[in-house]
Amino acid sequence: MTSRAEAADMPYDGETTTPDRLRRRASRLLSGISAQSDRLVNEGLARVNARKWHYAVLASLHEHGPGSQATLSRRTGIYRSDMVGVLNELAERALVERMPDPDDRRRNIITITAQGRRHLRRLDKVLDDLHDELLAPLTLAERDQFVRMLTRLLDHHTQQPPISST
Amino acid sequence: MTSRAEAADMPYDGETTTPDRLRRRASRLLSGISAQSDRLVNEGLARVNARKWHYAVLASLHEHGPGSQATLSRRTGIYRSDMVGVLNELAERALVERMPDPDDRRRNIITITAQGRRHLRRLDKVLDDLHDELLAPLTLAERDQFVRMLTRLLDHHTQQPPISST
DNA sequence: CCTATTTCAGATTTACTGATATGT
DNA sequence: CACATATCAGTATATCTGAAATAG
Repeated sequence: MTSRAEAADMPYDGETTTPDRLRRRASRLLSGISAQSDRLVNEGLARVNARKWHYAVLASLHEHGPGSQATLSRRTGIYRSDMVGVLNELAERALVERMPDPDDRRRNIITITAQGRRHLRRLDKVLDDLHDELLAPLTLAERDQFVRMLTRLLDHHTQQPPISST
Repeated sequence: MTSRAEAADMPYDGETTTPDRLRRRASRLLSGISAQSDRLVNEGLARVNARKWHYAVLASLHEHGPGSQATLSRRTGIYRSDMVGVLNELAERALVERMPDPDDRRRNIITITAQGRRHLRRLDKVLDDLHDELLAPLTLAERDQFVRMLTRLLDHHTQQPPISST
């Protein structure tokens, strides 16, 4: 059936077309795996009453220190407009503290609390496990390679391409 | 500032924590790149008046032959309920034909038309270019490796994990 | 005057659910 | 009666836009 080459059904015959191109398209693979990864992470974090943005904010505060909401927004990729809600949730749980910046009274300075640090440590463990699950089919060396490739790709696409003269 | 090691701010000190863990988390990298990839593909296809589901359906019809809407749904990953709309768009443009299955009158049989095949050929070229752009930072060998890893990951996560006895 | 920050209120998109009518 | 199919209507969520209030 599949091996029959009817002119009407196989217009690509003679061309060097990869079979299974649907399944091999990097864009499709990426969105599939990204979806799986999201599910995995969301469910895993939900089990400990957290969400991925919580982790992003706490990790950013831990690694780069306190900052305004706008700063955190840039560091984590959370929309400036959605930052409010995330910080409300974190502040409710006493994981961060929000206080006005005396130097610039438009700003709030967000700091991580001791409890926030404890929580972050826990989330890091949870995420380590989830990533083990996500990357299970790859050897440790491959995971490393994989992450490096992803990093190169993302770096390449996040520095804005120059605007053409037209 | 960042180099100061205050007990309060650096509770991870002494532990072997990778710095920059936010940027290295595969889940974050994946969702970032997947987003870029989606943007790229969506915009690229929009320029030729197509959408990614169009491509998925046409490619599936070309590679695996005609099928019912439910079959196509399974082959492409499009939700059964969303299939209708996609096929309406494709049928409007005369890229596919929808006819009742005489053997099972619940079904429609969808076939690709000559024009659909021409369109598919065009979309394939467009997508090849877009993927060149997407994977630009990687060598050809690396792209191959990358796609293979993605495939293994997706395969691993799409065969449903066995249900635990609890 | 123009720009930046926080916040709110809502548009848009996409995946997904549920129900119905029809047929096997 | 249990199940599959095509279709429609609607939920749920996440990304993203726009604008107001306040301040630099």
